[in-house]
Amino acid sequence: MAAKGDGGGDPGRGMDLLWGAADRPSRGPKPRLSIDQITRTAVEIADAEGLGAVSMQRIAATFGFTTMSLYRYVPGKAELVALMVDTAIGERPDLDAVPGGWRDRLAQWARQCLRVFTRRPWLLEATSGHRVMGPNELGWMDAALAVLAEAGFTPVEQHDAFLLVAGHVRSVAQYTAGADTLRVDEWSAAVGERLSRHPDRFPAVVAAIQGGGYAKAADEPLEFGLRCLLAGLDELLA
Amino acid sequence: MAAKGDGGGDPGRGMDLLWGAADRPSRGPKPRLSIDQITRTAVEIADAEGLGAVSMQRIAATFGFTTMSLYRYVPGKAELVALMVDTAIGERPDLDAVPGGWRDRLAQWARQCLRVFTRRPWLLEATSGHRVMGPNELGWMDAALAVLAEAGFTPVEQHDAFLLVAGHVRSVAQYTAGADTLRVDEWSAAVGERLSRHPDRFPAVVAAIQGGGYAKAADEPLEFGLRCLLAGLDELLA
DNA sequence: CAAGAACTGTATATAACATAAACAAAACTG
DNA sequence: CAGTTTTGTTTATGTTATATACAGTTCTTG
Repeated sequence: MAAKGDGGGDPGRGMDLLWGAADRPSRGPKPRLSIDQITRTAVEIADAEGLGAVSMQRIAATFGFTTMSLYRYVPGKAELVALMVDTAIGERPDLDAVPGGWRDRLAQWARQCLRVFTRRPWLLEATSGHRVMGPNELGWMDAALAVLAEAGFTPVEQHDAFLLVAGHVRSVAQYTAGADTLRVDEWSAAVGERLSRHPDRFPAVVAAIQGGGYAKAADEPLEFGLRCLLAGLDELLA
Repeated sequence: MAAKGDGGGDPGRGMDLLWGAADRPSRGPKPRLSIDQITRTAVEIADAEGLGAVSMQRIAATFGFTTMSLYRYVPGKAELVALMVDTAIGERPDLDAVPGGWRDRLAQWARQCLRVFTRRPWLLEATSGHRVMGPNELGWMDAALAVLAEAGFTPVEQHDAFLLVAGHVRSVAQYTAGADTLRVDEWSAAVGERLSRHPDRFPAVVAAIQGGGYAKAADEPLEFGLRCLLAGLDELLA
């Protein structure tokens, strides 16, 4: 068992860290590092160079420590990434001050959530797959569920609606994150070349591209989706 | 430049493979393998044991070949994964026979797409991040865009709506895929334990759980989202 | 206050990974 | 038939995560 992503393992360990149930032992030498420090450094590396640049060696080297020293603070890399995620997501948003009804509050939630993902594109990679939710992430969820509950949705509906909105935000974030790396123009050109060789195989795509369906402002897709979602949710409420 | 995920590189190489522009040379010995064979085997491994089990060594060993032999057929692992994705996604769905209007056709698209992701959860991992779309994937997109175009949406709206629906499918797939691995009950229990220690910090989550917001059938979230989305889109059309 | 237990950080080692480079055999082409 | 091209192998490199054993440090306990 080495290298990456095995998946099997005690989920409790990571959660203890995430939820801060660590009681400092009083025997040995004073630790010269801390989970917080390590996590913050890892986040900085990810911010600057992406999640791929985050390795145990790299983090340790930043402190001038050996790689293995980190394992005194973190059971493994998966747990560290979980910590990074919860740290990077940050405090839950405060939606109480948002003027308007529940629709405006939920839209605001989505916008702020998108901003988090946009600022740190590596969060998309880091949060794909099933994970243990940290307190911050659960806080974000709580904020959204509170809005939905107040609006009058049933618990099941609250959950479904949350999944819907959060999924949309992720989706937009993924779309726009890629648009930074690979210009949409390049993509259109590259695909367009192949497309022109198979003219009748993807007629709708060709038509949409020629109709200008791929040039738009950054947060246009987010707002479009929100309009649809909120309208649909509203209708369901009545 | 070694190990995983560097990201930089000529996107053209992979696309040549994806879009099947390979002309067989007639000089050397007959190749005893083929891209198709390699891709299919890789998909089988991923189907059986997940994407993490797919390594060049593993694939080569299946044929009784050396690891490096694969590099005569594929420029690198990233390109192979791209091939796997397009193979695994499969042929575009035929929506012409779907009775009803554009809403029913789009819903059918979403259901079939979800089935693909459900059957092969590793597709979620493999398709996160920005990629070059293969012909099959573009076919799926074309199918959806065609429905939206026929319904009367503008090219920009077509694209936004596609992103919205596809994102929802992904979101649901991710949710249910995790539910297989980690039972929802376990999750509720694990989180619930922590939750009970912070009773007033996540009131909405607690209320939703106690209201039964987390016990539901597998494709319930998909249908819920579709109802909202389609209603919203319909409203926008008018 | 001394002995020992517990903890920290290190050194060393392992296994898995992707992939580069050089080479031998094979097959077609002139 | 000689030469060129291509295949598959061999060998080697660099990067991962992480297990294990150890040396030094600090508190607790007799």
